[in-house]
Amino acid sequence: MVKSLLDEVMTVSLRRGILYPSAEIYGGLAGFYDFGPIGARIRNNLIALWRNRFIERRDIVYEISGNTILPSPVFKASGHLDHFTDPSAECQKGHVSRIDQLIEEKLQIHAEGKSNKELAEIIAQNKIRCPVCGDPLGEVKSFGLMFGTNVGGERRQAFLRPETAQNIFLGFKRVQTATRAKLPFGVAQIGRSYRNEISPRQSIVRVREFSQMEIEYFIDPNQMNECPFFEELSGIKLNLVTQEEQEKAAKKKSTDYSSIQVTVKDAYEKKYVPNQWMACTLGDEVVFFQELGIPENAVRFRHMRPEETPHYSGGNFDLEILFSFGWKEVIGNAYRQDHDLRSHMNGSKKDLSLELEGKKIIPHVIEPSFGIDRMIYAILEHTYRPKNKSRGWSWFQFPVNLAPYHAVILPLLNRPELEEAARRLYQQCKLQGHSILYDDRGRIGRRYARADEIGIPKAVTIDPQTLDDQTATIRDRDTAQQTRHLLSEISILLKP
RNA sequence: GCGCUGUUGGUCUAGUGGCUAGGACUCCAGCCUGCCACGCUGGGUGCCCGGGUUCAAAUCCCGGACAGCGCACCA
Repeated sequence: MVKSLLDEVMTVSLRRGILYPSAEIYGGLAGFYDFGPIGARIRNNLIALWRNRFIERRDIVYEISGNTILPSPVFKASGHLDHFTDPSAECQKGHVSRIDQLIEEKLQIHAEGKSNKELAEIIAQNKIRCPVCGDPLGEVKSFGLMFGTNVGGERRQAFLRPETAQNIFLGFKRVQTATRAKLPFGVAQIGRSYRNEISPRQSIVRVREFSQMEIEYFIDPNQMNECPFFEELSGIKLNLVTQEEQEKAAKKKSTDYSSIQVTVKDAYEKKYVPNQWMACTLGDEVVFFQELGIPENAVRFRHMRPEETPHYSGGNFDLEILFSFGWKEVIGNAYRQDHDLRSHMNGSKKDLSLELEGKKIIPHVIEPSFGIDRMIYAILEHTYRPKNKSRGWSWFQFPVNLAPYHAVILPLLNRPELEEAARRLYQQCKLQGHSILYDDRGRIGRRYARADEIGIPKAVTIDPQTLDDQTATIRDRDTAQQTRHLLSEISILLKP
């Protein structure tokens, strides 16, 4: 039997503690995964790289950390309560049916976007019954894609946030006054979000609890084409799937899109993207994905078709990654204009505008939203190296900054003096700030294999010669070649 | 959510209505060992869950959970 890449990656992930189903000993829960000791390290490293690139390296981005439970009015204002739902009805036997879908199927009419009342009338007029058992259908209700809960003694209705973004808009005024930030500036957040997906799929690519890294860039609407990063990023090449290309493919009933390659500069100047800020946002992401070890031809931006985006969108561009099961969204880049702040102004009756040169303005928003779990899975697939003739085991070619450990330290033989020297080097490297693993169990070949399997880039072996001349060998994961160095130089050589 | 297929130690798997469910690798202990999971000995862990049929179920039936795929969904 030929195993799929997903099977292979998941097998290693389970065996080596990268990730596994949540509550596995109780049979698991669909759409929920835990990260194990190795996966958690990779995840932490990914977050650190992101934080470094998008927050620390820039002076204008502020990170907050918001709660995952938010009161119901937030989602009334954001539109999630009204739109983030599927109309459903239950028959007496308890079969739940998607009503809009059922109507479209039975009557061949367009039902999407109709209210529950309208749908109920159509059901009654056409005597539509439960497709499973034929019983009459009950009341049409909205099956929310948000997880709901109740808070406190008064059972106040609340929801688990379906995106991290809302906290940023809610705290916008606080953040701005506290930091005295001037436009343009960004507010970032890393955290968990929850969506009660109908059918989770493909390992951690579509799950019900997931993590996001998001930035809302707040920009003076008159300065959408004055991005401070433009010069730095203008030469970056973007693979772009245009709307025209998608229309062309749709005529051939195909979703096999080809992309064009344009620089950030051209994307802006030739108006492939709505503004300079969007062009730069996409360029930034290309550079970031290069750092993660994902090949350039497996990354593309798809200009979302109008029917895929909300009415207030000024243009959305999904960063898609080519997985073994096709292209999937990993980052959503949205030009949300002033919709969110305006909605919360209406909902909360609070003024969220800023004063600029004596005039009140509502900033426009560019929102890149990174899916952490999907990125991790993308990294796993794209850095996975199956076993072959020259190496009898599979391994991950993680970039050093993502690898769970910088190096593993191995005494070649089980002799006290070798172990002592190895332990000393281990402590020394740790003091230098390296994440290091120590392994003295089993034969040396197995230890190399174990280290490769979780993508540790270097293996330092202490052998009898070490005791004579204070040198040790460094084995490179990618080439399996060994070089000998002075112990005193090893820590520096392990630096990423 | 619907449909198809599947679920046997940590991983991969063999298997039949009936003796203590077999193997490989991993793992653990010990010995050996001067470098790529491939030296020796010993050891541990398993039939997804719940019902039913049967003298007897890991095996047959029903239901459920979970997974992969297709459809749908993914403001």
